[in-house]
Amino acid sequence: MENAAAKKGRPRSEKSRKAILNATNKLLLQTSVQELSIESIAKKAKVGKTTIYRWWPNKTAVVMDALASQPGMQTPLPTASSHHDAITMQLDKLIRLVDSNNGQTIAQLFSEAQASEISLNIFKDNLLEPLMDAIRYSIEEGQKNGEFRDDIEISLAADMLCGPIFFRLMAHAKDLDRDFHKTYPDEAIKILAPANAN
Amino acid sequence: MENAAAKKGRPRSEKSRKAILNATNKLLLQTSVQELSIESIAKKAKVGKTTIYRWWPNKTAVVMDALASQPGMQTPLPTASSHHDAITMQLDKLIRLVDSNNGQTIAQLFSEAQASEISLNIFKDNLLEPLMDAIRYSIEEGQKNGEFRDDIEISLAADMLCGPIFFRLMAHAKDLDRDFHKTYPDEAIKILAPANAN
DNA sequence: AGTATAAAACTCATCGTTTCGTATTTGGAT
DNA sequence: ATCCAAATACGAAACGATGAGTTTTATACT
Repeated sequence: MENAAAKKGRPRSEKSRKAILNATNKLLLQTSVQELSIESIAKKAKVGKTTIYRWWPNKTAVVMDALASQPGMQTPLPTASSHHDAITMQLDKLIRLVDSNNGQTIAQLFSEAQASEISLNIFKDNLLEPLMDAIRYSIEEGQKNGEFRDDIEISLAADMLCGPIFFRLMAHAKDLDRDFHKTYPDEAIKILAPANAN
Repeated sequence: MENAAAKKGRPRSEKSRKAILNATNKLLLQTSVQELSIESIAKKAKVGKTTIYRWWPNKTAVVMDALASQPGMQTPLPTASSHHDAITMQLDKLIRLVDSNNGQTIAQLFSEAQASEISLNIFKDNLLEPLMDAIRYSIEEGQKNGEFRDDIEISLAADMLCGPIFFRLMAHAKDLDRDFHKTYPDEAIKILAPANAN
C-alpha cells in the first residue's frame, strides 16, 4: 500500500505537520498530556481536527512525535572506552532527559500508556525500548568481556539500572536534583561489579 | 464538621458505601481506572451519582478506598529477625501486590497521579509512602547496627530497591514472573551489602 | 425535625466521526 | 510545454456519544 510510486493526488502537507508538532510542544509547556486535547492542538496550529486524526492514531502518537522533533533529542552518545563507561553515560543521558522540561511530559506519556495497549506500544517503540536496548547491549557485551559479573540476568539488570530513575521521576520528581545526577549512575552500576572486585 | 456527636438525622449509609466499593472493585476487573466512570459505578452499585460525589472528592479516591477494602491488603508482615530479612520480606510483599489482580489498577492509579496533584497525594498517602517509609526505616536501622553499608543515602537506596519493581510493572508487567519473584529481593538487597562482605 | 438518599434533568466539555465544499498536486493526453 | 481530470488533502462545521459535576425533587430513614 505504501509502495507504488504511482500515486496521484495531493501529498501530505509538510507545513501542516510542522505546525502541528510545533503547537503540541508549545501547549505541553502549559498543560499536561492528559489535559491536552486534539482540538486545542488543531486550534493552535490553525489546522482542521481531521488533519490530525488522518495522520496520527491518537494523542500519544502526536506528543511522541512532537517530543522527537525537538532539537537535542537525537544526539548520539560519544563513544565510551568501556562498557562500564558506556552505561554510566547512558544513565546520565536518561537522567538529563527526565530532568529536562520534557520530564513531566515523559512521565505523563508513560502514564497514558497504562490505559491503552496502543499507547504503550508507541511509547515503548519510540522511547523506552531504544534506550533499554542500548543498555542491555552494553550489559551483555560487558558480561562477555568480563567487565561485569555474568550471574545476573540482563533484562533484570537493565531494569535495576533504569527503574529507579523512572520511579523517582514519577514518585518524587523534585529529588531528581544535582546530587542524584552526580551519585546515581556510579552507584547503580555497582550492581554489575564482579564478585571479586571492590 | 466531621466531629460533633450531636448530629441528628440520617447517618451515612454503610450499605451504600460497601455497595460502591464493591461495585468499583468488580468494574476494575473489566476496565482500566481511566475508563472507569463514576456513573458506571453508581449504576452498578444501584446508587445515585450524588451519593458518590458527596463522600469522595474524585475517582482516584474511590478506587483507592476500594483497593484498601479488599481482604489481604492490610495484613501486617511477620516480624523479621534482621533488617536484611525485613527488607526482603517487604520487597516480596510489594512484588506480590503488583503481581496480583490489583497490579494493573495500581499502575493506573500511579498514572492518574501524574496529571493531578490531588490524585498524587491520595496515592502517596494511602499506598506509596507507607510502603516506602517502612523500607526507609529498615534501611536506617540496618545502617545503624552495621548490617548495611552506610555510605549510601537512605532515600536513594529505597528508590533503588522499589523502583525496578514499579518500573517492571509499568513497562513490561508480563515479566513479573516467578523468576523475578524469586531472584529480585535477594539481588536488590546486595546494594546495601557492606564493602567488606561478599 | 432533620438529613441522606435515588433518580432525573441539566450544563458543559471533549471525543472521534462524518460531511461538505475547496484547494492543490499529480499523471496522462494533447 | 500545456492543459485537464482524477485523486487526494485540506479547513470548517456539525454530529452523536459519553461523562463530568451540579441542581432539583420527592422519598426514606433515624
